[in-house]
Amino acid sequence: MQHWLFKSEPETFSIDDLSKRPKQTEHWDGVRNYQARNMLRDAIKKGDQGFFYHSSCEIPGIVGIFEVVKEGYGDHSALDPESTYFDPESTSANPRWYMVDIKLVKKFPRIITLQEIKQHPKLSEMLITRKGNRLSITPVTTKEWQTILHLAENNKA
DNA sequence: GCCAACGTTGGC
DNA sequence: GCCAACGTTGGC
Repeated sequence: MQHWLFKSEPETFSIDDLSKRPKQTEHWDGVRNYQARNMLRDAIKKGDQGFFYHSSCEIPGIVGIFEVVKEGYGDHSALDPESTYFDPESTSANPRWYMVDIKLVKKFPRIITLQEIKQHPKLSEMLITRKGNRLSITPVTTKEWQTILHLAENNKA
């Protein structure tokens, strides 16, 4: 099983929004970056888990865990002319963009903040800490995954 | 196929 | 709101 980190702006879609969805499940649409697309299409598997990260907000950081419940399939928002994610080059037969379905596993009792991640010796190499890193989906190593779980469960920095 | 201009992301 | 980083676009 592999681990991932998905970024979302909480004003657009937060972990609380996910928790309110039917079955606490939602499709992760709107990714329009080829590197992230390739991960959605090829690398992210059913059963993989990931961190839900809040970006562009007051306290950016990891707020919980999700599980992938459906592997990559065509992002239908690219087919909708009304959508901000519309892409006339994408078709249902030959989709340019992909999405997965995710289900909430748990919301952490506290935010594991970006500041804390940067300061932690075992986490300072995470892709999320790199200045200018704008990839909305990044892989997380097993060691990083376990370190963050430990931080969240101990409920302290 | 180079590269400047432009747009977007996202922390601060 | 500023600005650095970086992906994308388009002229040549």
